[in-house]
Amino acid sequence: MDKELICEVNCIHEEITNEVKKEMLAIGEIQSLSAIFKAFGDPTRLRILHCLMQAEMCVCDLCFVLEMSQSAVSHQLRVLRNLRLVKHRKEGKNVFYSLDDDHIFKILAEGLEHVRHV
Amino acid sequence: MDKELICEVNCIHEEITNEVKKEMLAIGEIQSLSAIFKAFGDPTRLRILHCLMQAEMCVCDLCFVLEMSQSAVSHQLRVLRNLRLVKHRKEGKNVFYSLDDDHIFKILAEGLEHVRHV
DNA sequence: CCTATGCATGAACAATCATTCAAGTATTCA
DNA sequence: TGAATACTTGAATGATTGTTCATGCATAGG
Repeated sequence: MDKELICEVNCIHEEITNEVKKEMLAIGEIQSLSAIFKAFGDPTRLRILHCLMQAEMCVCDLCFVLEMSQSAVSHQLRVLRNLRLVKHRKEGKNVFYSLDDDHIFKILAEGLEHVRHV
Repeated sequence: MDKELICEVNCIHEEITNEVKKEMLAIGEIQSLSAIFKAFGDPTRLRILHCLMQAEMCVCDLCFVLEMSQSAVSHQLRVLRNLRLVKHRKEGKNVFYSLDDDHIFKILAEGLEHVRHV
């Protein structure tokens, strides 16, 4: 970012901006948080997560329910896995996926609430 | 999507898949929801929203706090506005932005919780 | 062993998106 | 009324990302 181009404003409300600046999130926090929300921001992944809100499921079942190729499902599962949004468990030939923790559930549920009555 | 390419699985757990299929979200719901999360999924927008969690602020103040050009801030604010994640109020030459409703606050807060202790 | 099944992954392409530059509108103040 | 301020917006570009195709790996069953 080029500091020269940054708004050299006269209108700053100092009391507010000072307070807000104190609470600024660390770069790491911002990046983790945006990575998570970005993962939620894809229709396919969202549908996968919504399935997993209801039950632990194997990849095959997900393909069937979502009517998608297993490659596509698997790729998205990897993204979710890397971000620790889902966990997996191997049982014979199958791999079973479920939501990683309760925060994930709550964020999704809160989002659905918002969408449903606005 | 090409139905021919879709996993013709033998391993379906019918009890589970039937239940999950019943609860499937409508296309509209999925799209609204993913649009919202996608908006959260950008570091710049997230920083803007986090500022607005703390106080109503004018565009200039946001530029100052975030050290960004006012064009960039304004563009992101438009995205947030269109999705009704923030609302605005005009006062003289300034436009003041704030979070649109409490769900937005909760989703952000829940996300932060998740990031902070995992 | 050998084959079939369930799943993961690399590469490539198309589409989406954030940022910047430049210009435009609207309000205030002198 | 004219200039300055606060903000918006369109167009262009460069980067990121989702999906597909093709292949690879591991386990189960015969």
